[in-house]
Amino acid sequence: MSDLGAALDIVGARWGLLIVERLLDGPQRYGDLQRDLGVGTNMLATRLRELEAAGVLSRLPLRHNTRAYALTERGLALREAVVALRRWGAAQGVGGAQDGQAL
Amino acid sequence: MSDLGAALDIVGARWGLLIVERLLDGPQRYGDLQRDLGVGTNMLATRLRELEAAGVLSRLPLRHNTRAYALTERGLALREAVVALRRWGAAQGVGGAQDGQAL
DNA sequence: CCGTCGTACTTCACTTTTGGAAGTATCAGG
DNA sequence: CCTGATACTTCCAAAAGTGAAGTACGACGG
Repeated sequence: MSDLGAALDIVGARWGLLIVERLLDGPQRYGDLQRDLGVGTNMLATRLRELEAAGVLSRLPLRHNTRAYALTERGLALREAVVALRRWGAAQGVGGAQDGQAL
Repeated sequence: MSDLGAALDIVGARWGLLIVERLLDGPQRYGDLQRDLGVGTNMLATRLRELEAAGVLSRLPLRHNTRAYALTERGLALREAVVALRRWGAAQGVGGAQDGQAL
């Protein structure tokens, strides 16, 4: 398995990088992520479990049955990749800009 | 749809970025990609069609029924993202480095 | 103590995507 | 016309994703 393959095995699944992107803005609760991303609650639970197992994020217990999800160092290290992909995606929307200095 | 979402819509599907990665080394033929990636021929054909439709790659006719797939400017612009993800993936393989100064 | 509310999931039935094997199309060479 | 190489297409079963509904748990009001 190549390095890229290993990375995609962890964050390449549907919603994986989108969840990480949201968490780059700071810790979020389950309901926040669900409403923000528009992802089904079962998918979200599955992805969060996988990403936690992979050491990308961790659960922070808040009050009783409430908790927050926050990126670990490993998860924060994905910022470069997320930014690079986001810039590329933004450039596509413009209609064909090969040079995009906007960030 | 966010910029990241738009990007993942194009190259976020299984094998999408892996194909782009191979093509970053230069144009490749169908059979090369298939053997190199170990992807099923149906998946490969489907992804190549989608990526071509998205303007990420183009077909270069070679001899009779042989052709090569090459990245367009748009496809080449994905190099940053691929490299960022590859680096992240490589850091994970080390075994648990929260601080990765490698590379 | 009991019913209700909010938050975090789990379960189920259904659709879409993926993966593997086998078949088709096209052209060159003999 | 038959064989071989290359590039796909088609078919079917398995895996993954989706949406709706249900469960678990603790706080809160009566």
